[in-house]
Amino acid sequence: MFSKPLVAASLEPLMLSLLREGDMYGYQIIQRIKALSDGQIVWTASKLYPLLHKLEATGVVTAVWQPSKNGPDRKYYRLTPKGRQALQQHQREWSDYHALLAKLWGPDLSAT
Amino acid sequence: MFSKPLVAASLEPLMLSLLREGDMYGYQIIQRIKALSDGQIVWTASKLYPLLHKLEATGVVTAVWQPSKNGPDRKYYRLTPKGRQALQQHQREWSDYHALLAKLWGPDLSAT
DNA sequence: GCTAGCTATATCGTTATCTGATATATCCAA
DNA sequence: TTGGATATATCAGATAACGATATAGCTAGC
Repeated sequence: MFSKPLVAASLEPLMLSLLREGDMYGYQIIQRIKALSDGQIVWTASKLYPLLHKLEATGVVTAVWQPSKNGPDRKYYRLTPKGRQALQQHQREWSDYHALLAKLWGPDLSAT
Repeated sequence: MFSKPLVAASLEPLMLSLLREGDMYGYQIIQRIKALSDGQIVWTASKLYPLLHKLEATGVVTAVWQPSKNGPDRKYYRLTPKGRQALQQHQREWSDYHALLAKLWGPDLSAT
């Protein structure tokens, strides 16, 4: 289990990287991140949807409703070009932060 | 400049790693992290002291007042054994998170 | 045709967190 | 004696986080 601040810091970048795999709807995203992290990362709806709405409002993703045969309609989210840029910026930021920690913590950090 | 959530997530681990260098007082810590990060990380007093107090309350650091010849007294903080453990745990958590991102983002992440 | 459970999105209201502004005080130089 | 650097500390308004709750479609079993 990751600490609360780390989970908060990782929410948006992880979300964007998931959407790079292709269009996804909220419920699916929750299952996907759980599977990818072997159950280590568990997102809840109240954490997910506000972020998706914000990303949509800022033009980082677009959303389209699609009917489903086995349940309620689904809202599919798609990364926009701006979203890809945002992801790259998150990745750059992450790299920079990692470099800083490596500087402070020594080379053993890279040995992951 | 790091994003707000990332700054929040990094505050405690960075603080502990700074204190591993030796005893430090608050004002000094602010200068030190700024210098180490080449001005990228700028902590404020209102961010710093609440955390230091919390770390002291949980036994992660101890504090002693020391007189100063060129200004007000200084409160020096020292990492306890429990603090070193906490730092190691942060480092482990960081490694795990880094591994997860590497899995999602590809090998280019390690090339920092 | 009822109900239980899964699927699916969404928001509310309380709690927690964050941080700019402010307070207090010492020292030194102009 | 005024201003700036040093030094710690807290408050109060703003922001963010999230468990609980609402709504609703679909399917299976009875």
